[in-house]
Amino acid sequence: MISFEHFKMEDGSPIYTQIILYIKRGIIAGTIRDQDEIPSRRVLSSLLGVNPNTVQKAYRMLEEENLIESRSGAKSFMTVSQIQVDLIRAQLLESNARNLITGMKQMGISKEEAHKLIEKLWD
Amino acid sequence: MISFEHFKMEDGSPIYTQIILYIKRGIIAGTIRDQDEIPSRRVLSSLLGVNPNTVQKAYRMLEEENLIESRSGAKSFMTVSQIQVDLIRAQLLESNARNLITGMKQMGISKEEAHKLIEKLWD
Amino acid sequence: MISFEHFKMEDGSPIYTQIILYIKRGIIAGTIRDQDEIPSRRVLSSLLGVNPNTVQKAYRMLEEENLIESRSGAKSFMTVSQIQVDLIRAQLLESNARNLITGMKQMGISKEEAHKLIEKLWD
Amino acid sequence: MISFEHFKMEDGSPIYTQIILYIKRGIIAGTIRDQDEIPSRRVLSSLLGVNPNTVQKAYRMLEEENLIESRSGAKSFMTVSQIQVDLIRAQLLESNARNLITGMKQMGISKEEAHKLIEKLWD
DNA sequence: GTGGTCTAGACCACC
DNA sequence: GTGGTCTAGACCACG
Repeated sequence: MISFEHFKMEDGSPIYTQIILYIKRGIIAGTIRDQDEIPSRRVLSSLLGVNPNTVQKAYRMLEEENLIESRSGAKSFMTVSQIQVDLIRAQLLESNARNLITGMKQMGISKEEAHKLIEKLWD
Repeated sequence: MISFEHFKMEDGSPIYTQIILYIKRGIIAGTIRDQDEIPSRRVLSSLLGVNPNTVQKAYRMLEEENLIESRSGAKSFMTVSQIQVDLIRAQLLESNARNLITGMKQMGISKEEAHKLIEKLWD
Repeated sequence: MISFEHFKMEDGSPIYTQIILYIKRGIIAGTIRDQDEIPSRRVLSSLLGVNPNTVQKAYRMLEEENLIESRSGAKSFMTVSQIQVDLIRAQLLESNARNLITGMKQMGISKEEAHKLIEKLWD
Repeated sequence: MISFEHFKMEDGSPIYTQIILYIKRGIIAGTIRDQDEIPSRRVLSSLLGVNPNTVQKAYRMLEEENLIESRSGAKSFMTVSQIQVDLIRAQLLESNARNLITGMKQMGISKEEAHKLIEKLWD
């Protein structure tokens, strides 16, 4: 059963995308693996204090990406191939870094300053 | 008159926030300065191809932050004190870097890998 | 659900300010309380015969004063602390009385005459 | 020549209405009388620091109420009959008092409290 | 159904 | 021409 203990809701971005992102990042980190069971919509929605529809939407979109599979009964599982991991990893890493880079550039911050800033704020 | 030549619309976030962010980043970069004239909502809206109200919303929110001064019938100007610049700079830099850091951490990426990635993608 | 049955539109001042003022006065009067549900913009706009956007503007400004809490898709509620009540009460009472006083003074009306006039017109 | 030394611009209501109101209150107070000369648009606009058009608009509306008369040359004069004074007095006094009363009532303030408040704030 | 955003365009007060 | 307000109504994300 995959865990949501490190999940923290932010506002600004929709909750369902936050759920999707949390799961994808877990996949990349290796904390969420192929065949892991995922909590039911009801369980997760009460755990996160959000509407069941919100969870359902996140799950549906992950299903459409073939990252979740519903099997007999109510249980659902992750279905993650190595190819998918690599793809998601590449996508997320790049988009994450690009966000920083374009922002820093628009603010006139040099690469060196950016490195320093990360060094300072990283834990 | 402040320039919007480098403004690029993305989707995902509201247009008015993109305008606000563009201006704030310009302030930090030093390309937008105190007492600079800002384009009228008509001018900017036609320039960006958006509705005048969208521009107005961005301007009004900047006015609420005391970054813009506008009077009915007259041109509008930036009113940016050094204190504001410093504050905005700190806020934007930190949030920008934090986004990267928390994302990378959740993905199990080490600080060193993050630095490498930025090095690779910068430029 | 807070009621707008006593709301009367005047002209001269923007509708959205009239809505704001009506709600603030209701807070002071105690007829609008913390956690009261507020009508949706659709409901109120059709009730008052104004555009939904006009209602939304009033609501948004009240939200910026932390008097309303709203989340997308959910109902909105008043969030009124006693401190806020006291503050608004002081502000509105004083401005209301000052308007009369400065007007009367400019017209050369004495305090006693003003009292008499109010006595005559009250009810 | 009628004096504008006690004129104070507020924001919230249009400037031209403030000018009109100032003159009407002066009429009631007796400080502005029939046949008094009024400053030219140019003079008053520079005195108040507003646009000549704004002054012109105020004057035009007062002319439409037959309170101002343009005579030979550029000079204009007040033309105020006792009937007009009485009418304006009644209108302004009542509207001024009614504003306070309806406001106070909506805030759940009793007549006695209103009297006390005026007593406290009057000079 | 609810709020958030956006378009398209109008009128007004003011400069 | 400029900002402030408003109408009329649309689409979307969300619950």
